[in-house]
Amino acid sequence: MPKYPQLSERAQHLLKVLVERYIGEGQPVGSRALARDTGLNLSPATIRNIMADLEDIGLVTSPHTSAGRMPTVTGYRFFIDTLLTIKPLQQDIVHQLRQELSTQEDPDDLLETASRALSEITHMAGLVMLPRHEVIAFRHIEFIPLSDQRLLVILVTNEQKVHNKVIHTSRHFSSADLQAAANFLNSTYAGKDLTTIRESLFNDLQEMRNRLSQEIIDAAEVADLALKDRGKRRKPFVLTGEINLMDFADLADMERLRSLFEAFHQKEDLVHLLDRCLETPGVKIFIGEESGYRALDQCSLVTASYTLNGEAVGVLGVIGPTRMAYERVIPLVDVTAKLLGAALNQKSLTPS
Amino acid sequence: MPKYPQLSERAQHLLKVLVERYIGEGQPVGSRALARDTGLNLSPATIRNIMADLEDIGLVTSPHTSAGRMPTVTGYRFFIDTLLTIKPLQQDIVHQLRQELSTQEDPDDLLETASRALSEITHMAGLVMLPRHEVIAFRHIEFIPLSDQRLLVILVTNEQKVHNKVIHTSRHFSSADLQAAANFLNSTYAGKDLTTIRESLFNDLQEMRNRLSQEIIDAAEVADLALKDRGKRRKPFVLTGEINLMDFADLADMERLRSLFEAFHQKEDLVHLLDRCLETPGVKIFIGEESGYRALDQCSLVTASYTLNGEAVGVLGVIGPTRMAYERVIPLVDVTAKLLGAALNQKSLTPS
DNA sequence: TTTAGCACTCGATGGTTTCGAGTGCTAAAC
DNA sequence: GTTTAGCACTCGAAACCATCGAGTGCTAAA
Repeated sequence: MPKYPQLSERAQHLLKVLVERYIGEGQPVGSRALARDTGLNLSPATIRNIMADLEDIGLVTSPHTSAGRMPTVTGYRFFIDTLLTIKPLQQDIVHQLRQELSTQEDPDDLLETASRALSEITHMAGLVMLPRHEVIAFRHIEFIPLSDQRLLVILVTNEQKVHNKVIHTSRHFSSADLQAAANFLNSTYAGKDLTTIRESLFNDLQEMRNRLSQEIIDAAEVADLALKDRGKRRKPFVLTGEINLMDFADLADMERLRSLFEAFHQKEDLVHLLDRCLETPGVKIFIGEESGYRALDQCSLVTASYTLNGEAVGVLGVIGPTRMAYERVIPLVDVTAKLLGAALNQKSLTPS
Repeated sequence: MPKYPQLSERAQHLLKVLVERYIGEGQPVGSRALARDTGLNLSPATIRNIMADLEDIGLVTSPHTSAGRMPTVTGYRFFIDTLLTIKPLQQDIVHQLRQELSTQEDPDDLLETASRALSEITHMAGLVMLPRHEVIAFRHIEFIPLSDQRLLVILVTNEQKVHNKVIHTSRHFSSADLQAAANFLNSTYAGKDLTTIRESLFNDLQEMRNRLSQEIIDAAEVADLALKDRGKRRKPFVLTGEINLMDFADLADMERLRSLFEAFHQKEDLVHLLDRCLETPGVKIFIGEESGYRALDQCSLVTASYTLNGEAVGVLGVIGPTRMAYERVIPLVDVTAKLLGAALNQKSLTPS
């Protein structure tokens, strides 16, 4: 939490009103308007003095001499950190959210639904990072023979996901072989971590080679093939409602918008950014350049992490113009994260 | 094939040059420029006369009195149907395409790769409709017990896809039960059509009820649950490179672009349009309003269908501004469709 | 410390002018 | 009877200009 310059009550209040009004209207707000809006009975001239101070400190700027003032990034920051009065989320929205999230069967659909809800409610872009499991535990493997030498491998892990892969084997395996191999793997390795399994498979192979039956060695080989490149990147997050961002005058130029969309597609940067939010619990906000990524310069990102079995495994959030209704977005993101966590926990595959 | 008005050789040639130039420059082309560009030794005045004729027929328009001419939709149509000289696709591009498509393991990746290739080569949007199988044949089913009452069903069909689904059962099934059920289903129904299976499951249930063992009835019930809502819509197509469309001055206004992107997201309309292309073999082109969908008014769509085992199962194509380099896009789409078909056929799961 | 007053700034708006590319038409040339 | 030169005309784009008004900073008075 950065230290803020000492500001008089009055100055703070004025800043608050200014930011609120700027967020509402989208245009620099002048001293006259401010004098009217704020309850204090002050003349425009006085306000101008205070504004000049705020500008010196760096909390507001004016686009040119004869325009009103608008918040700078630090202005927004101060506003959000210390002035913002958060509107509680409307109950019917909470209900609807809970409804939508709890009725999703498929966990992938669940994330999609969450993202879509975020974007639809805010009319901005919704973002849900897929759950990240550092330890992926093996649960069950199944081999289904396709044509000769081709094998469908089905791998169930402790994530809520099932992975299929077609692999090519060096020789033909009979159904019985495969069954035996699967049985061996399932009984030996259930619950173990995927990567350690691969390692031990390798080691075991050496010493097993002469002590054990051919089937088991085969199983090991096939499993090794199957587990290989499991690390292949999955889609890292679900992003919905990008198009909504086209409506905001703040982002209305093609250049900017294109590079924003490009950033969305490229993903890496966003993933980095989101990863940083995993550790911190609660809502985290990046305003404009704070994100450190050029493409997001005009945007703010409001995130919260969600938990699975008590551990923060993913992040979700909303991307929109810097000038957004934080007092509504923040509680929404917060609640959505909690509801998503709850829904996930309910769906989580508890050991049989 | 519509009938076109009789046009002199010269007029046709002029139209051709005009369209080519307009596609290249993007600005209405005037008589002077045309007089220079076309080989014929004609004065601007003469050209103007011819242009007036072409305008009467409806092949060109001018945005205002003192601007050059640009092709109308019918102008483009005529150009494409009878004047276009197609540039053969560069060999290295063919090679690269074949390379990329033939090295994809996963069939989903394959489609994605095709779409991406289309969009990257053309700098427009690439589009690949997923293969449509009217008859989905059952190949293999597998049940994996999760927690009590929860069951992972793995269904392999003759598509190149594997479907997983978690289902909740009314009572607990033992592993043996499940194994028996799977065996029964696999041996009884292999190769049959999914929907007919569901029907016969229902019918069989009635008469089996007292004649057969409990397991089989259970199997039928579980299978019924599993097959239920298999009709759930999958993602109908892969679309890549939409962002490229932001670069075209022709589409540069937000309103228009937004509704275009919205159409992409909504999907139904596009699917309809693409479906219409399934029957016709070869390359099919929709220019501007020809598509019948408002959002595509300023765009052209170049499509070709691809085949699997000799049957047209899907459509791919490119979406871009009406003013696109048809002579390059057409062969690209054509070849890509063929290569994708070839790659798919190679990957196709032949019966074991 | 606050405020009234005033000169000043600067974007936005709208009108006017100019420029040039291009047209249509007519009358002459081929 | 085509083709072309010539010419008047149109219309958008760009440049320029004046006006307006919202808003500022500063100074001096309350």
